[in-house]
This record gives sequence, C-alpha cells and structure tokens, in this order.
Amino acid sequence: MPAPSSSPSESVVRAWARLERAHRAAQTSVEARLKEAGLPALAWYDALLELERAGSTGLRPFELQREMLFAQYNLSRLIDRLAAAGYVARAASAEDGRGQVLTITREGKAMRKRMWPVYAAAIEDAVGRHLSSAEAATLADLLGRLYSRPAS
Amino acid sequence: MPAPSSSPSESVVRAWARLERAHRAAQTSVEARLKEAGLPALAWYDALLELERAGSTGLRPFELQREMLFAQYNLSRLIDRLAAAGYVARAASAEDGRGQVLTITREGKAMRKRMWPVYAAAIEDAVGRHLSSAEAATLADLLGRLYSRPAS
DNA sequence: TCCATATAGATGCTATTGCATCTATATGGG
DNA sequence: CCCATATAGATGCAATAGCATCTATATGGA
Repeated sequence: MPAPSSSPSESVVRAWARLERAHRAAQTSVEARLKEAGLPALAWYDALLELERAGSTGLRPFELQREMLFAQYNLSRLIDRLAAAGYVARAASAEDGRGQVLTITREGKAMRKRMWPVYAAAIEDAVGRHLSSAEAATLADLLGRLYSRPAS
Repeated sequence: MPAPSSSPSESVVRAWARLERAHRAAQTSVEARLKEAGLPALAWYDALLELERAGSTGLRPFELQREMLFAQYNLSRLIDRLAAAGYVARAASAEDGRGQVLTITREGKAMRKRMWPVYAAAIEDAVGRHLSSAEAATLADLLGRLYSRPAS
C-alpha cells in the first residue's frame, strides 16, 4: 500500500514553501524601494518593459496578459491606470474589431528608464546579493521550468 | 568606466523575473484548486500549519508574522478571519500585557487536515511535476538563501 | 519614579484584487 | 446567410491589501 504517487516529495513541498517566502520577501522589498523613491509599482515597470520591447507594433492586451501571467481583469485595470498616467496609448485594432493595440508613449519610455536604476538596485539587493552569478543562472533555469509547459 | 557594481548581472535579473512569473503561475493555480474544492485560501493553510506545529504553547501574532513574512496589518486581519471561523483561539498573553497568544482549535486542525490532500495535489501539479526531486532540493536551497540573512 | 522611546496589535480609509458577468466582435458549421 | 460558440476586453460588487495612525503596554535610562 504505497503512498499515492501524486503526493509531492518532501523536497518539492519545501521548494514550494520557499518559493512563497522568497517571493514575498523580494517583492515586498522591491516595492518598498520603488515607493520610497516616489516611483510607480513594479507591475507598471513590467508592463512598460514588455511594451517597449514590442516597439511600434505594440501589443494586444491579451498578449501582454500572457507575457506577464496577469489575470485578464487585473491587466485591464492596470492598462487603465497606465493610460490615465499617459504612459500607454490605446488604439483600436485594425484586424480585430473586439480588440485594441497598446503602445508605450514617450512619457512611458521615460518613466521606465527613470525607474530602472532604483529597480535594478532593489533586485541586486533582494536577489543578486545572495547568489553568485552561476547560482542565479541555475535558479532562473529551475524557475523557468515551473511555468513553461512540461515535456509531457 | 565600468558599469556601477551595484547593477545586477543579467542572470540575476532573469532569476528575479522568473521568480515573479513562476510564483504567480504556481500561486494562481494552487489558489484555484483550493477554491474549486470549496476550501479556504492558501494563507489560511500556512497559518494553521504554523500554529499546529507550535502545539499547545501557541504563537504570538508577531512570531507568526515573522514566520510567514506577512505584513502586520494583513496578519492581524487574517487572524480575525481565522478566529471568526473558529479555527484559531486568541488568549491574552500572560507575560506581555500588549499581546496575545494564538492556538489552533480542534476545528482548525481538522480543516488543515482536510485541505492537505487538495493542497498537496496542487503543489505536485505546480511544482513537483516539473522537477526531479534533486532539482527541487536545489531550488529550495537557492530560494532559501534569498530570505535568510546573508553571511555579511 | 518619571519620561522618552520602542514594541504589540488594531483600525479607518483608500487602492487593488478577485469573481461573476456583460457587451461586442469573430469564427466555424450547417 | 444564420446560428452556436468562442474570444477580447470591460465592469459592478465584494473581499483583501496597503498605508497611516492609534492605543496600550514595555523598557531603559536620568
């Protein structure tokens, strides 16, 4: 009568618990740094970065949503705020009447750029400081496997 | 003119980005599993587990707060909900007039136990499925370093 | 002892999240 | 062409998180 095979191993449970804790610790300290510098929240940076990478082609909200793994309604409102702040422009999609295309504005690029030094220092403090470069690469690799589709 | 040494390396930035994504993906799917089973949220489980581990001695809220890395006001309200549900008992602290002592109730233990199979399956699905046991151990180790005080 | 300061925990108010649902357009089959 | 169903995105409402602040007790000097 073996334990059910679906039961996670000890090390898996530990990895999960630490994923929660480590994320909470890092997230909290990064957000705090941005806030104390009078800058927008982390999610704004992430969205602006994706949009800047997408260039003048822009991105559809649902694409951004997949990229960021954000819930649809959360993204919808994040975009509202970004647009209200003038960092993102919404335009009706030419190919899809239901949709829109998002592009980053000049002000949006400027803000992302302005956030970077603070964000970078916060990342270094929350992550870099604790790991060698090789360890960070290993960590990135393992974490990547958690949300890429499995080989199945 | 070297780049400022405080700037995180490429691999550190990647590790951070994936920590966000991986956590969001895993958290979302675990919460969804619990909800669809009609069970309380993840944070309830974590709190109940810590309290159960603490045994009849119980825990002070600030201890639980450190354990879970929860913000003070969030924990205060989480405890409200747990107490309202009858899963946690609050008693005035004998040694510290400002404080209280939390203990898990019989119902709290029962609920934690009831949540575990669902939670375990969700963890296996979100984490275990993607990693070998050794990889999970490595991941746990690296994540642990992010929130333990550095050697400094 | 008395005061200044620190710590434990609660709480009013605002902002964000989550849920359920809604509208509108798209798409594939008959 | 028409309908059933799927997808893009928005939104009302309830729950939770975040911020600032408050009360109460503790603690370490002068």
